Amino acid sequence: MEQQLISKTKEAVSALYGVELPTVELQPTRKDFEGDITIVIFPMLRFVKGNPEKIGEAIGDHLKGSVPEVSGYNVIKGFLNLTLSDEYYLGAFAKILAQEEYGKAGKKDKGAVMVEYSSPNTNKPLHLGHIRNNLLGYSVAEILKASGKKVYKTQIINDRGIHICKSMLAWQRFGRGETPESTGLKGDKLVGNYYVAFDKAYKKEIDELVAKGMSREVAEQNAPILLEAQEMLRQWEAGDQEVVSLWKTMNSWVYEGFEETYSRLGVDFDRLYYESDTYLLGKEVVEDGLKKGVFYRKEDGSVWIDLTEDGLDEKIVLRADGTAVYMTQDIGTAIQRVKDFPDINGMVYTVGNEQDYHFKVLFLILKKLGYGWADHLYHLSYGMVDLPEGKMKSREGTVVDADDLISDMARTAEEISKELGKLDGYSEEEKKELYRIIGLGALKYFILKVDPRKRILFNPEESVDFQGNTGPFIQYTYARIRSILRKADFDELKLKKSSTKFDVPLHPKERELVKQLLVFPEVVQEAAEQFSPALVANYIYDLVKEFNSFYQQVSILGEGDEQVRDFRVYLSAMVGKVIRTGFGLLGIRVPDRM
RNA sequence: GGCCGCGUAGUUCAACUGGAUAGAAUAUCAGAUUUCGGCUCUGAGGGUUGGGGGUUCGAAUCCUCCCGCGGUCACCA
Repeated sequence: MEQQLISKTKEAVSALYGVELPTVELQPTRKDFEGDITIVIFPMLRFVKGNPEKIGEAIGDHLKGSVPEVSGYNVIKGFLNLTLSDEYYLGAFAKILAQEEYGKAGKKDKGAVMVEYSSPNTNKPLHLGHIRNNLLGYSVAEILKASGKKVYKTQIINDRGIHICKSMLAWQRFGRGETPESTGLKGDKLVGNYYVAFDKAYKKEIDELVAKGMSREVAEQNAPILLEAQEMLRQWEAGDQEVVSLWKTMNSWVYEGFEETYSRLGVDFDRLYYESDTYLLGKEVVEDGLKKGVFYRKEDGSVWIDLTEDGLDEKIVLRADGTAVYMTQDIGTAIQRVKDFPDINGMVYTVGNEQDYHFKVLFLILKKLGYGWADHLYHLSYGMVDLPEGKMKSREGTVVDADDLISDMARTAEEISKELGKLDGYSEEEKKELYRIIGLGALKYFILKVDPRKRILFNPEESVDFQGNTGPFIQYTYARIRSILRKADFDELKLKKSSTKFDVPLHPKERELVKQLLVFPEVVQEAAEQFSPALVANYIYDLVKEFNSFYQQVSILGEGDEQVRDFRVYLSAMVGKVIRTGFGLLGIRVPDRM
């Protein structure tokens, strides 16, 4: 439709003024004006001399005559508002109905995209920050899929280094013999506790040394427990059997714990990468780059890259002792991934914005190394999540644990539902399941509806509200639609096979709804290009608002013409379907009834 | 200090990437309904888009200078 309008407009201008326009700007007409599609005349003034209103009139007249779907027009200032016919909307709606998976692109791109998210350390349980990370990454992966791309979901697990040795050491000292089974704790929690225990012991030792007259700085570097941890790391790197075996055991506890949290959150991965597997790979690449002259070696043996010409600094890529740094690993991991999945031609890294600089450098290095896919790397950078009580600080123990938060959300959902009497008449089991769906939906929606770059102030109470721009409100609307469909005895299969032709007078509200439905695929495409679930979330909310306003003014199942009733039921069904798909892209479940 | 990001109703967020009178929700206030000061409807107020300057038919959006908040400037990850 749009293409046709554009070419017809060009044709009109060419016929009327003898000028070829390079582009025509179309946009949906704003709510408070009459019309459906607006052509902006102003940009044409550079090519066509004259009064914008007159030009608009002339083009409008031409379009009305030559495009059957255009049923009317009006011109306000430099805006030509076109009104499309009811037949057009009814026809478009029938087409939507016939599509199996509306909103998802049928065509598939050749290449694949790898989306990395979560990527935790193995010494601490997941927290609220990881939740935002996971939700964003998962949702972006789903949106990319829907836009027609092949997607691999992955994470890099930081299982190597001094931090895990600290937990291991503390376990040996304070908890030898303890296991998740014996303590009844989730594995990640157990290991996290040892990490805290280590820190406590470490601080105590420092204080003791300081009391004996040592300076704090020296004490921090020479506390016996720290030296022991460093020794343990050396043993690990040397492949000491006992250390490696303990490392394996404790990591496996953590993985089990993480797995549980992921499954509660509803996220998953196609392929895992471990730093312990990939940290050596980057070193080869660096050696190679050294030969090519991308990097250079300093006198002490460390290897660097000079990015001052690109407006950045010099950056180290290999230590003087030849060991890998963070950057080395990331270079290696990226290359390994493309080796493993040769169809990858782009990657998305979901990592907090405190690492903006790191990724800028990483991408530039990969580009300088000459990898073609380096042009399609994207750092999905996001801001912190704050709570009303204040900032999260791991040092002060104010981190919000992911598992706790998920449980809390269900509990809040329970309290609010009870207060509102929303779920009376369900069995205990049904209720429990619903609280989970609502609580999690509230959490996810609240976080995803916000532009990733911005900081979030997360307010659990507010997010579970059944009113306003919240997950539960949308879930509730969905449940109501399902209820309407049940009462109408409507069957989803009917929708799939529908080749129904409608010929009913369109209520303005119905027009609005159909219009809204029509743009859904574009929204998905746009969200994929911008890596922004927020776009989808806000679209769904608008749709729901539109539906509610429709629902309020027109009775869907009420008396009246059977055709009209049918159309409204189909329309409601389609709205429900789009909500479900849209929420699916956000990883949010919708309940059948609530 | 250099670099990066952010700043929009009291609050939480939008604004189709330069378009029309900057929109929702929530909170507040006023009505309606009501055996609750609860729930549900209806309506209203609420904005110098942090500030100044610039670019053009047109700026929350682009350029520039200030102000504020955050991040980052490790042979940590």
